[in-house]
Amino acid sequence: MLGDRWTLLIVRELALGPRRYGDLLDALPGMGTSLLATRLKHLEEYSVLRRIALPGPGRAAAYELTDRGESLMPVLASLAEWGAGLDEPPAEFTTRAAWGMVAMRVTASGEAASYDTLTELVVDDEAMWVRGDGTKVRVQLGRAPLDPALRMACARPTFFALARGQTTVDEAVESGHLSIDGGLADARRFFRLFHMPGARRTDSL
Amino acid sequence: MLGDRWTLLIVRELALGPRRYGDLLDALPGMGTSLLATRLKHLEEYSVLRRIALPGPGRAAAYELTDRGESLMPVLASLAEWGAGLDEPPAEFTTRAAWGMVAMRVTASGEAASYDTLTELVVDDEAMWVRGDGTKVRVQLGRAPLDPALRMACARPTFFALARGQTTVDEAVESGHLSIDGGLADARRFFRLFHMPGARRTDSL
DNA sequence: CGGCATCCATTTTGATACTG
DNA sequence: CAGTATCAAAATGGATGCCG
Repeated sequence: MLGDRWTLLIVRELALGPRRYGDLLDALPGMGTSLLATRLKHLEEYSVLRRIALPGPGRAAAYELTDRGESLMPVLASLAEWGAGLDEPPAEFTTRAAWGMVAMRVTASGEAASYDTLTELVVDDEAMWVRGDGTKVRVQLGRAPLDPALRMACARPTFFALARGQTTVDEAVESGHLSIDGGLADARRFFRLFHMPGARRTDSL
Repeated sequence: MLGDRWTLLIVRELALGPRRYGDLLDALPGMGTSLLATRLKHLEEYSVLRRIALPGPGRAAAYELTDRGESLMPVLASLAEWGAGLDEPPAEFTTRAAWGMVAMRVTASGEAASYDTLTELVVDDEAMWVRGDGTKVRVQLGRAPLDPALRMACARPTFFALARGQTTVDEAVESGHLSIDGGLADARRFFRLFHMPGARRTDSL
């Protein structure tokens, strides 16, 4: 059910909220459009995801994880944990900030649910926003729906250094790598609650 | 590194100890022999497995998980857990007892390491043996190397019913589905310490 | 023989054109 | 923009060959 090529990658993309067909195509470079249609159909048959009508004008179609699909988060978590433990950086592989965010989300402790500051994070050209509702965390791709209480922007290496705990928020701000619009304390808290698993590398920034 | 077809299936096979090339081919029906060689080479490059010379006469070659490969057990565990949670039995998929044993191993609690009874389990034509050494459990395919203190034999449905906790050892023995050579208490302990994750189905035996 | 490399007929896939 | 149709290129399964 999950072993076919692309399948878990689609699940990973949907881990940060619903996505439209075209978005998925963009997020999965190299994947053919007809193959995406096939995989989506299979995953829908298996009740891993469902088609939904996006709210707002146009009622655009999108795909969203079902509960069964959400229950795959531990799978993504264990894979993220394994990948984070590799000593050698996978140079030949690309790394997107959103993937790091997925890793942060799926391995975040329950305590992260208490992070109720609407936070927007822009890494290069990738925007994400995060907010806990007390019960669970919501992490989503795109700009924050409302005016965020905390807004951070940085480049990808800085994001990963922060996510892996190799740099502190204070250091990153001082060096000018991280710009913060909002409370510094919230920013510190964000990277304390959400962090990538098993980071071990000591690459320089 | 892991997403290519067959890759995680190879890891699963090696989860129950070293296997030789031909054994892997038999365990992976449908996989071409040249493709197996390719995958093994890649996994060796990535230090997920290594070639070893099997002890004994002939010093036959075999493949064994490295520490990095062993650290993939949580990935197998999360996948097993997910699969076990499916309501609908995957009728179109085959299920081997060894795969159930992998699920039992990877999700067993640390307490299972204290299971120091050399136990042989024969399910249809698949033999496996288990023993904890106090620190960790060893689960391996094949006949037990020494005379086991506990020997159990049953058919696949019985094994899965026991593994999922839908049947008790006592019931299975009484109904003649499970034969035990050794201590009944050990058998009960075995299925208490090792059990499949999140079993929910209530199929009849 | 077991452990692979080679070769080839199919199947799967990626890229692109196309349609509602 | 969402998805289908099409086609060439790549991956694969199976048979076969090689080699210690």
